[in-house]
Amino acid sequence: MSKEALPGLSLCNNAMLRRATRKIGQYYDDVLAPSGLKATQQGLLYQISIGNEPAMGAIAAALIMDLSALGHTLKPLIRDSYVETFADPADRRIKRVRLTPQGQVKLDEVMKLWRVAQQHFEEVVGKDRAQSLRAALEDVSALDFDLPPAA
Amino acid sequence: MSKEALPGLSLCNNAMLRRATRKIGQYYDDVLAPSGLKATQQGLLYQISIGNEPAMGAIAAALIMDLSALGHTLKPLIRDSYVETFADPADRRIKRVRLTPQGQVKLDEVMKLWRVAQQHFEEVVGKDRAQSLRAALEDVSALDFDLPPAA
DNA sequence: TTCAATTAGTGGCATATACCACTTTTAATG
DNA sequence: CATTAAAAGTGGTATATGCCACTAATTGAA
Repeated sequence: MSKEALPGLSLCNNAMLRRATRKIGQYYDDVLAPSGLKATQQGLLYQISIGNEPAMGAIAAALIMDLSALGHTLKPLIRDSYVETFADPADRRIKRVRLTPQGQVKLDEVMKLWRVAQQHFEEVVGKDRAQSLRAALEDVSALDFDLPPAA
Repeated sequence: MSKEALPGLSLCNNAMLRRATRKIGQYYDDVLAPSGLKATQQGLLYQISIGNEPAMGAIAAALIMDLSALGHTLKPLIRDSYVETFADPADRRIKRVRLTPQGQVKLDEVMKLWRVAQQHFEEVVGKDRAQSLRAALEDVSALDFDLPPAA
């Protein structure tokens, strides 16, 4: 009873999202840990692998991530030779990204762990609940939040 | 058609969560920007304000956040004199946290903006959809993901 | 009471992520 | 064609977060 006298943060969409991301992120990170990659890096490598030598801007857009943030996040992966970049010959403003052979090997390795994490997650959460959660997240991610006038 | 030849990341619960968090986080941050606080800081100030001079560990647990991460996150708020800490007299291992008077004023200010952000969010997403999204996030955050055996 | 756990935080290090100012290229326009 | 505007990244700075090793304080057991 002493708890919940005040609304708490469970009403804030953003706070709940962050909290869940910390929780789930720790879980996926734990399972992927043997690979030496974080879940964010696994996701980034995968995103690169399914693109056709994607431009940085394209990756950032797909991940709804700031372009400069992507640049920073890419650095450890370049340093560890999992990823390399090159200027687009047709437009030298554009920098394209691809996996190195080692990066492909590492991705294969980490995806095995990802499948374990993913499957166990769906066992615990339930396949349907996980599915509808992802759908809801996809939906809100696609929405257009214009700045409210009163702000 | 060229798209979606491969599953993409829309199947990964963690990736979708992160992506949505970036998107929504940017929106809330934008609306709260006039206060000079990020949405994470607003959430933290609020969490402190509804507690009874909560211990750091209690805050970290409520936010499902690493204790040391909380310590780091608290630093700018202490530096700006919105928050202060003191040792629990009964157990000097425990450090308690409270808002300063300025912190209370700043919280009142940022909560006005938060209400604007929250309301507009619910207009765009729909009150019911937002509600069920938060409930789903609450649910997964409460689950216990033991490390899967194959990992 | 003494000494081995356990608990609560800290500090260092690394990644994640954003914003801003700036540079380089390209595109657009008169 | 010269100038201006727009597009794509980079680097710096700051917050967000996590892990690990370490310290201090308390608890528990011999």
